Amino acid sequence: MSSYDSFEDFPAPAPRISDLARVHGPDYLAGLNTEQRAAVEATEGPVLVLAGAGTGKTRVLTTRLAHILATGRAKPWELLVVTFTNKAAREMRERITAIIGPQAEGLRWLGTFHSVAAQVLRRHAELVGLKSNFTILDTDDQERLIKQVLEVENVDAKRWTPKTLAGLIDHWKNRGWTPDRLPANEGREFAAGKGQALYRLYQERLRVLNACDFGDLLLHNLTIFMSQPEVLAEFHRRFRYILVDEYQDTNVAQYLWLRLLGQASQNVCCVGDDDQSIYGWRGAEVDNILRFERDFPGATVVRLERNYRSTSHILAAASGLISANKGRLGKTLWTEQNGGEKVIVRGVWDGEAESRLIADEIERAKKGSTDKDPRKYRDMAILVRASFQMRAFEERFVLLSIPYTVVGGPRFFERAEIRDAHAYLRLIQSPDDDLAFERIVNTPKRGIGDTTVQKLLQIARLSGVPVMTAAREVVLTDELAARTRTALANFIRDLDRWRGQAETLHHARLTEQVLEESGYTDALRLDKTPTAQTRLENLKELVQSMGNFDTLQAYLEHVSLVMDMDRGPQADAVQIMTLHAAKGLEFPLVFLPGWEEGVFPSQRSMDESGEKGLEEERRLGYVGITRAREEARISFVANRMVYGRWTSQLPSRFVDELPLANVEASSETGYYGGGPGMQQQHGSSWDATPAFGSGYDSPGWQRAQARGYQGSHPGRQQVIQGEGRLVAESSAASDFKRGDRVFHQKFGYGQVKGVDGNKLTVAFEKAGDKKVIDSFVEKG
DNA sequence: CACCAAGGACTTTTT
DNA sequence: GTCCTTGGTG
Repeated sequence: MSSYDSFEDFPAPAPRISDLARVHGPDYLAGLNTEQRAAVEATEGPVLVLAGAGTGKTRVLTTRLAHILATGRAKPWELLVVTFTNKAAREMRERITAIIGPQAEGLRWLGTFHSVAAQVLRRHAELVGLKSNFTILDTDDQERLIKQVLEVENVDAKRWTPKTLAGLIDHWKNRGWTPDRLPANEGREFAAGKGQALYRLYQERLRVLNACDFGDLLLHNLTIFMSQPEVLAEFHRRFRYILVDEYQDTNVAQYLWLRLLGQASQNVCCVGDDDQSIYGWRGAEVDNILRFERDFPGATVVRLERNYRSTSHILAAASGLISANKGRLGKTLWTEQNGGEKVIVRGVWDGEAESRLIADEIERAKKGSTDKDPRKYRDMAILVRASFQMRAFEERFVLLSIPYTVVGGPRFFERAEIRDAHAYLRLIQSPDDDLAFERIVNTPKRGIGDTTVQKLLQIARLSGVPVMTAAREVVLTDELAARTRTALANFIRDLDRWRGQAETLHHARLTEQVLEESGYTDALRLDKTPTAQTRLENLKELVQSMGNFDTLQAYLEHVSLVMDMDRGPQADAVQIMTLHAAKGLEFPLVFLPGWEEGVFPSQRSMDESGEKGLEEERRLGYVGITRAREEARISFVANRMVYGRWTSQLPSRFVDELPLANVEASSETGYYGGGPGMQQQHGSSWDATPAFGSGYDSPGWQRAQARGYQGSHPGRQQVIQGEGRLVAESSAASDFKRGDRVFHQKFGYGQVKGVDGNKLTVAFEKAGDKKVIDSFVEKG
């Protein structure tokens, strides 16, 4: 009992019902629709809230919390509130604070699954053979550790890669399987049946290092809850209400965790949307949400079906697409925003044409027109299936000076230089951190090579001591060459000195000093590449961000669980991101390029997960379309460069599944598109496409054409070209004026004599007379 | 031990 | 096409 005292050690006073009622009254319920209100007020027993896209899910969650608190059903620290991402947790906390005020600080158990599980584990680490100050390894550390295990076991690490095993182990942990609970047939195919043994060895190594990986946080919780009923009972008393966001994304381990914690009170409220489950590839089980009513008998099920985000055409297009999925709980979303534009779909010639088209439309939307208000760049987003699709857009935007930001990408704390700096700090804090030692013993290069490191590792392993200890002993012998020995001794001496200073020096200052004295920053300064420049800046940013934490320990704890950092205020820029990254966001105008078989739906998804994979891809499409408030534009190409190879593409089956009543072909399609009659262009970048038109005769393209998605004008486009290379491009004939020198694919150079709508009158030097043209004009 | 060339991989992404 | 790892050579 006493070990839980500190649970109540929250900074804010407990909210008093009277205060809440006085300050907020019944106000917080105002403005909710009937269903939302039902979800908020169902405070007894299990509740499943099926919240369709844009139906006010977060609002319901936060209001429900406020309601439970305001009606005195629980104290803030008696609520368990779990989300998947730090961002979601942060947002939730902010929004609750807005309703209930500073008492929200008492919400001690609001966080991600992993951060809450880490808190639980710190209390009871000894029950699974860890100390409460265990370190949390990220995927990088994890893979290096697995690599070592493979080496020790003489497994051919080329045939059986650490990555593969890491993936397997992760999969097992997601399913709640410890080495002991692993089904006999699992891991058979890895390293001639050694999978299970390797898993066991890896867990053993983790325990010795007093470390755990992300999967362990939950898995150890499960082990504790299942083997120690009195510990579980404590948490049953603790958590009177449980709230779960994005329930459709929970994996088996998380599901078991929730069920164990919720079985006593039954006050489990899960919010989610089975149609937006897009993380199956990392262990999410849509099944969890599909069978909620069986798991929690007597559950109240509330469907939020009124969408406040999108127009009816957008909603209907998305609903039509998702209706092709089987095994849904089923919802009928509706909106009062009738009309609006239909979803525009079109087929274009290749990836270049696609980015050209979208960039042009962005420029046009930015400018506005007589019937449309100008849009801000930030109100437009391009949502792609895979990041390789982003490059075409970036190149185009750079060319046209359209501001853009790529959302996602490699994250701050995962960058090599940041991880290096952390490794120094970790090693200063705990000399036994072997993984940190290995990472930086020769970073920057100080003459301690692979051979030496391997030797140290071997000695450490043989005598069962940390590598640092082994190194200390080795420098006293003559086992190493004199030069190596000196380098290693200096390294150890430096670390000891920094460790001594750590007690008095602020950790931000210490970091600065370590980076300087280790030669790390010097090495970067000598490197004149732009990358090195960025890295130096990142390190500066790191030192700055450390100032927000009281102790080094607090800082390190933060970065291991919170792998993101608040980016500064968003500039006005077009947002480019993957469909996955777009979840939870919305934009007035959304572009959905690359709807081609194999790209989207992704071939790999279908190969690896068959029908299930295809359905998840379809949900991804649903998520994509429902991000749009006012306009959604889907496109697909005939030819696409993938990893340096030209491939001919077929329109995605999802294109066929869109309800015709809610989609239309763009009136300008022909401007960019290549119809079946398109001719091969010489002297342009098109020369490089060997796959000319091959897809056009296919049933897929014929269906697309029948739906009107293909341009009726065969292959018109306008290009500005210089030195044989594409340097810029015009979007319309109106970009030309009388007197401009132009180049035409067929007629050569000429001068513009007149502009009329989309037609130019040009006097060509070679042809010797004036021609009216509407295509293939390039500024010369 | 450091450097360079060749070979292979390469969805999605959180914690 | 690009990035990263690995293997060979100086």
